[in-house]
Amino acid sequence: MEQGGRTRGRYAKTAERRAAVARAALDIVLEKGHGALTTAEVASRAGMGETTLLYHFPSRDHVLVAAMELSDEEFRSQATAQLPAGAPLSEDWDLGPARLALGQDRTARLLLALEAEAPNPEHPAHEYLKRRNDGAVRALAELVRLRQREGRALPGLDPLGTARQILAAWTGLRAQWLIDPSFDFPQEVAQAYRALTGEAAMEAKNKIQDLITTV
Amino acid sequence: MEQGGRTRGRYAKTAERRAAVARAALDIVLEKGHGALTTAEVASRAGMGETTLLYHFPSRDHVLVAAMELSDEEFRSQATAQLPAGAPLSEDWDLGPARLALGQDRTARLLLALEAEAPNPEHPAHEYLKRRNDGAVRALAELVRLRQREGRALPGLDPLGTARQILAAWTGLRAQWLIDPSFDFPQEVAQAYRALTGEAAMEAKNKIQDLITTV
DNA sequence: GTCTATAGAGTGATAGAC
DNA sequence: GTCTATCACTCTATAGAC
Repeated sequence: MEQGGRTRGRYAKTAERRAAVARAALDIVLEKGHGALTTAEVASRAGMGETTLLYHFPSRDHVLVAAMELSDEEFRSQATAQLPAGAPLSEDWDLGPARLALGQDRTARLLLALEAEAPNPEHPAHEYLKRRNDGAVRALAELVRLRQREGRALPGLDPLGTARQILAAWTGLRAQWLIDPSFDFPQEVAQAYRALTGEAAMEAKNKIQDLITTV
Repeated sequence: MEQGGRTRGRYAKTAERRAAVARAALDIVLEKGHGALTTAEVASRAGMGETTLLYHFPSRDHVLVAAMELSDEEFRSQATAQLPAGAPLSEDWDLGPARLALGQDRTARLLLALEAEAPNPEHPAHEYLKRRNDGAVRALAELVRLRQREGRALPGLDPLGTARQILAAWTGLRAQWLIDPSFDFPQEVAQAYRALTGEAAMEAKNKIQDLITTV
């Protein structure tokens, strides 16, 4: 991170090493879950000694964050590949990622574990998740503003607050579902999204306006 | 647990020991956070050897769950003491606990950590949090039904689903707030609650009905 | 059934030599 | 950049006393 930019190529090995570690770590997480990840196995899979790994990543938690970052990148490329290129905020946006996320409970659990440690500012997950949440909230707020312009979301809503609430419902429902999958997760997320944006109220309002203009 | 009920009083010591451990564990959590809790320190504070502790609680995680359970009990007695006795689902219910919870970030973090491990059915937090979520959802669903009867929540809502969404928004917003306290947590929770129950829509609907009857 | 002592494996993390 | 100790902590025995 800090030394990535100087004399271009001299310290290229470090970048390679870090990438190899992230790759190996994510593989282990996907195979056995983050709880079963040991620094020893990551090191051996990435072709280095354990202490060498600890030189590049000061702790096991740093390795887990690197794995999560790699997972995010892969998820993004999958998701954008699946959606029409120019329309990241299309109709399918609401449900698409929710369905996609269903198959990935290993990474979902890793994310949950990082969220649990992120309140500690010393922890490597802190800055990472701050950025991550911030980005998600920003994107969702933009979506809310779009829906407001379309007349499908209540105009009085604070886009940022609503975005926070949508993200919260999403992650909270996922946490509940991981503990007890006794309900339809994507359907419940979609429901919460509709309620939080006031979509039903706007539909009613539009109907009333239609009625009035016909009178 | 299994042998707690037979011959009444002969094995009373076990209950005492377990209570002492829970007390010591919760104290440590409140003082230094759950990450700093070691079985050795819990044992010494509870006045027993480490292996004795491990006889009553098979693992560190079991101790943490016991601490969380004790915290829940204390929270409940505080909350019910603060609210009017006969009205657990009163007006203040919405905001009261949210404000109360603000000061307790140590236990909030412990809860978050347990939620992260609870997806694993082998983990002691699994059954505990299943019960806990179930109870919270049930209570919230009852509140939603009450508000529906009062005409303050949309009658078409599924009370159980709405309850899940409210709980999700609550825990999700708390997780966001713990990472980055850049917004008003209780206010955002109240906002989400109003939106998810459709309170604004019902207020509008009642106004319209008043208008119609006056015409 | 309850409690303690001891020993050791497995893991994460640190300091210091090469 | 790499590796060799070395340490702290959790957890699993085992063996036995009250």
